[in-house]
Amino acid sequence: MEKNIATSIFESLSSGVRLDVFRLLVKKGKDGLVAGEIATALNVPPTNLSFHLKALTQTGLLTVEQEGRFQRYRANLRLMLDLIAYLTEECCAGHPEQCAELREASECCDAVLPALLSTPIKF
Amino acid sequence: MEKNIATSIFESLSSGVRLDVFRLLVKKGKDGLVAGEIATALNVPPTNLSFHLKALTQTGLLTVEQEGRFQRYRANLRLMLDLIAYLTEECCAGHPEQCAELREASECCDAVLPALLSTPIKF
DNA sequence: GTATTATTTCAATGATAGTTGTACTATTGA
DNA sequence: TCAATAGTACAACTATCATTGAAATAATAC
Repeated sequence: MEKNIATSIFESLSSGVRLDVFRLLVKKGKDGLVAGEIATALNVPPTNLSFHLKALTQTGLLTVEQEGRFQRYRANLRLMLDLIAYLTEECCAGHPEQCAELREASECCDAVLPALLSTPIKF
Repeated sequence: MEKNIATSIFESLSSGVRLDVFRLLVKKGKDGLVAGEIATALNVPPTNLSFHLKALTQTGLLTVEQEGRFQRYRANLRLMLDLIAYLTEECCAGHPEQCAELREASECCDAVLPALLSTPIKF
């Protein structure tokens, strides 16, 4: 993952409205929600919501599909996993024993995602 | 995790400098680095780096410890795991079969962190 | 075609973040 | 005590983001 993509994703989620939208769509899974349902659920004016949906879609955190006059949005969980992998690249400089100590110091945990990601995650 | 804490963390990582700092310290593990070493490694002016280190420390992503006249910074990996758990809370409304379909649609992956987190992560 | 609904685009405003230089504090060593 | 070093705090400037209302686009229903 490129750095500017990662920062865009973080910036996307640094707004309370956008964080609420993403988490709501994570809960909804493959069904997703249309824009109006999101606006109702979160009590955000449509104009403002549209602004935030655009930001989330541009970073790739959401996908959008037209359904008649509705726009259906869904969360892109794969991108989130890629982001996690990027963040933890070369964790502890490849010394697992250091990871164990760091885990103790910062209450860090063993990683168990490696098989699922192109880049292993090693806490 | 509270929403405003989560947004603060994302905002922390939405800057290229801060993202570089965090990833560098993840690599360094428990040893961490003192401020001057970070400045040298990333080629950031001390004044500017101090600004970003303060932001990262205030959100809890970094810990800081005084060593004589040096300030040693370390990454807090546990907080990152808590954040991931928060993001994926109630994923797919508790219907694993939906998660599977969403995984297919967005190239999402099976989750394997549950035992390590207070809140299960279920993609 | 006309009206209605869903959503977005645009423009204007106020608020907030990033960078830099200068000045300051604190620790070390002579 | 005095000088040197590590790092931070502050102020000023620029740039960018969030919010809102009004207008525009696009699809459906009558």
